[in-house]
Amino acid sequence: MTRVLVVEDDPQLVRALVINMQARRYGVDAAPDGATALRLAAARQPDVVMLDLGLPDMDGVDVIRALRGRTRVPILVLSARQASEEKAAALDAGADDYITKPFSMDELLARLRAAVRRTEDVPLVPGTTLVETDGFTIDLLARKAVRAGRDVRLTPTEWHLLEILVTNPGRLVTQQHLLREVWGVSQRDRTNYLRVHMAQLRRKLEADPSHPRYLITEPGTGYRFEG
Amino acid sequence: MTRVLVVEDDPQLVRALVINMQARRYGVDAAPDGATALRLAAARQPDVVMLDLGLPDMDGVDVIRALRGRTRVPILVLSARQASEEKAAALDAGADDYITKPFSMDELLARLRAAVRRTEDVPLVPGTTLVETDGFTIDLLARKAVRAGRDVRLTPTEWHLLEILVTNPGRLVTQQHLLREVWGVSQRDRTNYLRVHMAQLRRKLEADPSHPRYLITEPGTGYRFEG
DNA sequence: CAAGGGGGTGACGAAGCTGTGACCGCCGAG
DNA sequence: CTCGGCGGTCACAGCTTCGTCACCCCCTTG
Repeated sequence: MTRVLVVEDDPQLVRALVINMQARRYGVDAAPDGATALRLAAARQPDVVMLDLGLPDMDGVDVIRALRGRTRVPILVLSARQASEEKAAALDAGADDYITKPFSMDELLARLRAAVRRTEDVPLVPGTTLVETDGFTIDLLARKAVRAGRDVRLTPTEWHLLEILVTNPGRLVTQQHLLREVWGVSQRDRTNYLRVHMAQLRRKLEADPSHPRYLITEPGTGYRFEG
Repeated sequence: MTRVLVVEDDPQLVRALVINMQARRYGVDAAPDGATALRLAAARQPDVVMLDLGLPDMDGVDVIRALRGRTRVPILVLSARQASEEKAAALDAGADDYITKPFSMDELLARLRAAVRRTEDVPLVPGTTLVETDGFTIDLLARKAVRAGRDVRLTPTEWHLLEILVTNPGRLVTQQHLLREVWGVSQRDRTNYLRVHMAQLRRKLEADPSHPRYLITEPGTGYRFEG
């Protein structure tokens, strides 16, 4: 069943959406504000987020950024604002679609189907929970890193970075991708974040941090984990 | 460079789109009707298709279906029709977005960026990810080159060049095409870029760089990868 | 309130990448 | 044969990017 998270503060509209989507066999959660939305997004792992930009507690674009910092779930924005700058800001923050109110339920559902269809095409990589190298061991499930028999403490940012690299063994991961996944930014001019935190990771995991064996730099493009 | 195929029969609108997109460094092809669009989509392998539903020769939804039969390239529909049934039909046929005329250029470009961004994360071509020769192996997905068991380090420019040649095995790729793709220039007087970087590629990949076996020069016209 | 950790910022030397021009060899035309 | 066009090779300078460090702010904790 496809799970949808509806983020909307107008209870009447929520009701209409929930009824229509449940009738089409979607599983629906609803959040009336940004804080609840972020919590529910983490807890329920929805397949799509439907987000009203006019929330009582947070700016809608900030909600998009916060979501994009953690997940790639499709985000459909609902908004009464028609200005093209608003649309561009939301889309560039990471939204997948922007629908202006009032909208027809048919159109909304069609756009929802289109968003879901896109993610279905992408087969998820079957997850191995344990990643071992000669130098260290990463347990993705337990969220634990061990090096030379000792537990290594990793900060949330470090872990997030490492997780992405390690789940794509041997593959080059672009700077852009890492920035979007970990920091939710799409700007190319923040690669210093990457440099600093990659250095930190190497210091904690590599035997010789200045000559890394597992966390490899690909100049100008990104990083790569070699298993 | 991101390649966009514009399918639109109104020459004035085509002109406006082409100017705006070229200014933002997109590579643009244009087709005035459905038949041309399908031909160009096959020939040029665009990264995005921008499709007007009101074409002189075919129904727009049929064009979407025909495209979807061959490729998963993002399709942005432009249309003067506002009816939600039209939108639902186009989206369900496989379109990724539906924009009603008149639209603002800002919004269009933002939706274009959103569509392109989605595909960047998901490297397509799941089938032909590995290119092998007697001398070396190229893994397009992992972005990795191996020769004689050793990883070969390629710079972004070298990789870009190689990728284009390797994805057109046996085919001649013109100097103009390579220059446009890698450097975004259309001048023919910059072939020295090609010479230098092709030499570099041969040095890294060929057993005997001065007598290349895989990266072949076609004097006066371009280069060719022989598999 | 102080201490400490996490994370962003800016500076700086080092390393890597890329365009440029000089030079050479090849080859066909005159 | 000479010449000119084309392509390959090389060294180098300028720029960009990288790793590292010191420093700051902010938040949490006690």
